[in-house]
Amino acid sequence: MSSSRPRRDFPNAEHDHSHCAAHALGQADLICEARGVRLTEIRRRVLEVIWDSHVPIGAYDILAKLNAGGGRSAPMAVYRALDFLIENGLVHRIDSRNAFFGCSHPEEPHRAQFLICNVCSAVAELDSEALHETVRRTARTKGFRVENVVIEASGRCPNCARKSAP
Amino acid sequence: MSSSRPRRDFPNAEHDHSHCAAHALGQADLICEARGVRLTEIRRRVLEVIWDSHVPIGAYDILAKLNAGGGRSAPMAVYRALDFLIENGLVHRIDSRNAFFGCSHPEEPHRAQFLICNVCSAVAELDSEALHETVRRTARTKGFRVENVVIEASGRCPNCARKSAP
DNA sequence: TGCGAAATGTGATATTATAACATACTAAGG
DNA sequence: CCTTAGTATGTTATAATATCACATTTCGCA
Repeated sequence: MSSSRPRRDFPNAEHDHSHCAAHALGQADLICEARGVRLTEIRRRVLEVIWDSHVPIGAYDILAKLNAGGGRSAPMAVYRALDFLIENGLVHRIDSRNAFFGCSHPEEPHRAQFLICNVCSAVAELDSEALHETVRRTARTKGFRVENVVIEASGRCPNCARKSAP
Repeated sequence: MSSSRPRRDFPNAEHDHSHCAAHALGQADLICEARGVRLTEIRRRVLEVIWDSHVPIGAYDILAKLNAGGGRSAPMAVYRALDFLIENGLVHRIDSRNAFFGCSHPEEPHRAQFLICNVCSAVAELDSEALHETVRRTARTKGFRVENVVIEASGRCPNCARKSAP
């Protein structure tokens, strides 16, 4: 009832992002291998595009990036890849933005909450079981049986908060 | 740091819904009057349609109901009315469903969280400042300054939970 | 009454997502 | 190897959600 277990903070501007992306792709390979599911070409490319940054990206922006090199994929291809990636915990959907971004610790299933910067759009993922449990418990007092919880906070990330009114 | 202040629970099937709706409309009149804003014809009709039930309704479904009697309104009219109603706290938007529903206690501004039944779609509004504060505080530990919080839990409402696996 | 702001009308279009059906690929058993 | 059943992808169309831009009307008030 107390463990707030953050796994990834807001990255600073100078971090080596290619490392994040490479690591995520490597993890995805391992996870899919372990689970006996296939990280096919298009699924992998969608995941790569998503990991181009720490900013959530819309399905049609993913599509545009896929097709930037002359590709001819259709929206369905992207949505199907996203379905797969989400189902396997490799990607999260941000409901309040209709956008997608890469899960930073997909190796185990988890309840995630999101912090979304209104200035730079960066997202950090919390993983507070306590928070989740608090919602569940509060709901329970109304006789409501929780199956899924969406928690998305928007505001200023540390980097952007520093630059504006402190 | 402890007050969970629920204002409306899940209504049971037999409740006199015309009362809910009438009360909400009356409240809306009073609130707009007090604030010096205008609850115009179309805004009022949109609010009425929303209060036809305790189930969140999509913008185009609102439009269809408005036009059911031979009306000729366009989507913009509905979205503009919704903007007004949301801005004035009379209606909430459920991000995870792209749908709207009537606020049950609009007389004062508040942070709301939602419980959404996956079976019957009924929504109950929590108003737990504690929950909101927990999110804010947790975010703060990451240096994140919260401006807005979305909390939407889906699951089984008491009525539907009773009918299925107990 | 007439002015300026607010509200609404109108038509086009942007954005997000899914349906339906055809084709191609893959893995596993015979 | 070959078939085959299931999985994945291609393709076209369309549904569902939301906004832009500009014209017109209405309202409160000087």
